[in-house]
Formats: sequence, C-alpha cells, structure tokens
Amino acid sequence: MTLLRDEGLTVEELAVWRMLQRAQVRITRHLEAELLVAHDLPLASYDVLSQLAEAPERRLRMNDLAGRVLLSRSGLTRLIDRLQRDGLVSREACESDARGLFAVLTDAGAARLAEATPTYLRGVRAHFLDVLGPDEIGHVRELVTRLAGATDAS
Amino acid sequence: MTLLRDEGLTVEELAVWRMLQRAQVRITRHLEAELLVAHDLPLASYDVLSQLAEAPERRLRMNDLAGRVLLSRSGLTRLIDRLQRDGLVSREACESDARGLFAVLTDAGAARLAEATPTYLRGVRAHFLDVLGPDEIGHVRELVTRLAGATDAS
DNA sequence: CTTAGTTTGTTGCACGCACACCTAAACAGT
DNA sequence: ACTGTTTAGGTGTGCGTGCAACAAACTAAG
Repeated sequence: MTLLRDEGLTVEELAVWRMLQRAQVRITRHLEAELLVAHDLPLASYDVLSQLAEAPERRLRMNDLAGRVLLSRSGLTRLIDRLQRDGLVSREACESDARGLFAVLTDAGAARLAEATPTYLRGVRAHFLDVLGPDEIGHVRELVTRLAGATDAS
Repeated sequence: MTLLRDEGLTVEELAVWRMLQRAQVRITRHLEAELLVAHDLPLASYDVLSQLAEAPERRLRMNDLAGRVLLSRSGLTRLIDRLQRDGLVSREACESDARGLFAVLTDAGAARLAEATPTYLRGVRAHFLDVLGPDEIGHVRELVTRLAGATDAS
C-alpha cells in the first residue's frame, strides 16, 4: 500500500483511526442494546431527554436540539413525534416567534430518564471509562475536546 | 445531577464520553460526505472494498466480512448486492463448503478503491490525525486498542 | 406597505440497516 | 442411513434517517 505513503500516513495511524471507529460503534451498540432491553428506550431518545433535562425550564427549540443531538431537523421532527406519542415530551408554541416550537420534557419523560440513567451511566463506565486509567482521563478530555472542535474547520 | 455520583461518575468523565461520541459522528460524516461527492461511494462500501483488497486473493467469506465491517449479515447481503450490481465485487461459490460464498473484489472494484483512497486518507489526516500531536499517536493507539478489545467482555 | 429573502419546522420520498424467519448444507450421535 | 442441531447466507418487513421541497412566519429594503 504505497498509497499510504503518498498521502503521508503510516499504517499505524490508519490502524488507530480504524480501531477508534470500531470501538465507538461497538460501545454505542452495547449502550443502545442495554437501554433497549432494560427500558425500551433508544439511545437517540435518551440523548434528547437528557438534553432537555439539562436545559433551562426543561425546554429547547427544535433547531437547537437538533444541533445538540447531531440529528437533522427532519430526523428530530420524527423523533419528537415518537416521544410525544409516548408522552415523554410535549410541544409548546413560542410566543416571541410564531414559527418556533419548544420541545418540553414532561414529568413522565423526566421519570423515564431518571429510570434509564443508571443503566446508561453504568454502561459508560463499564464499556468506556473502566478501560481508561484514571490518570488518563484528563489527557483524553483534552484530546477529545480538540477533536470535537476541530471538525468545524472544513 | 446527584445520579452521577450514585454511579461513581464525575461530570468530566461523562462530558468526555459525550464529546468523543460527538467527534466520532462528525468526523465520520465529513468523511462520508467527501467520499460521496468525489466518488459516489458510501463509507460502508469503501470499508468493504478495502477489507477485500487487504484479504488474501481479494476474497472473503460473507460472514468474516460482516464481522470486519461491523455490519449484520443481512446488511452485508444487501450491500454486496449493490456492489455487485455496480460491478465492484462478485460472488463466488466456495468449493469446500457448498453453503459458503466469497465476496471477491473485481478489477473494477480495485480501481474504484484506488481512486477513492486518496480522498479517504486525506480526510482521515485532516479531520483526525492532524489534531493529534505526532507523539500522541503511540499513546492513543495503545488506548484505542484497549477500547476496541474490551467491549467484547460484556 | 410591499416585496424579496431568510429562517423554522414539517412532509414526501428513497435509502440503508437490523430483526426475525427461512432454506440449504454440514455435522453429530445413534 | 437417519434424525436433530448448528452454521451460512438470503428474504420480508418495519424502523429511523437524510435530502429536497414546502408552507408559514420573520426580517430588511425600497
């Protein structure tokens, strides 16, 4: 694979990227599977609920929310449809802007979130954090911060 | 969020996990978008082609391949259908096991892969590797290896 | 006030994926 | 051989997502 050298990559660098992809996919699937069997709650739904829970007044504009959960606006529309159908979220109009809608966490949604959160946190610990040495976390945090921010510059 | 403490997580640890998720999704999307506009090749297809290219005789059993690209067997069946339709891959029977099938990289597939690889590698460099300090790679490799392997133990 | 342009959220559509089920082939024990 | 079990791969179906097109509401310029 002389192509690698042409682009200035080592085989090690490429392998690291592939393993990261692999690890991320597998961890995410474990997490989702655990949430699903224990609480019938997909990971994307969990993300939405927790974002709302952390937001002031447990409400967020659809657009803001879509950005935070890395979902397209249309995808979020459908996801909120489902959550609303299950009573975990409600839609409320925005008074200052008639086209705006808030997604609002209901009490039932908060309860469901509280119920699922231990499962989620245990999964993050078991599949991710326990694999890191405790002293590594600071280093990884710094690294991941750079990664999350840098992808904007494209 | 006293729930965090109940599970022995710090807010920093949780934030690191979230940012990693975020970074991974964004990098992957950039990569896929670039492959799509430049070569009309989805990332999953690229992965299959490159796995085949690295395999002995450019062929792999469906089951093996499904494991390597983190796809369900049915998902792989459909993906190979598409690649076969486009002439990038062919199916060949296995003589020693009549129910086995090989996915084989065709010359056209190898050509398409060679064409797309620079785009892919440049993307990996730009969105991922450039963000790492060169001295960090060894450390990250070691870490990611643990992550990729550890998720089996569940 | 009118008109052009932008932003917000939703809908039609097609795609890609996983789950459950199915068939055929291999294997195991009797 | 004969029957039950396992494994390889493919098919039917439903779900979740993004893209493009849309309607409604806001904004800005004349």
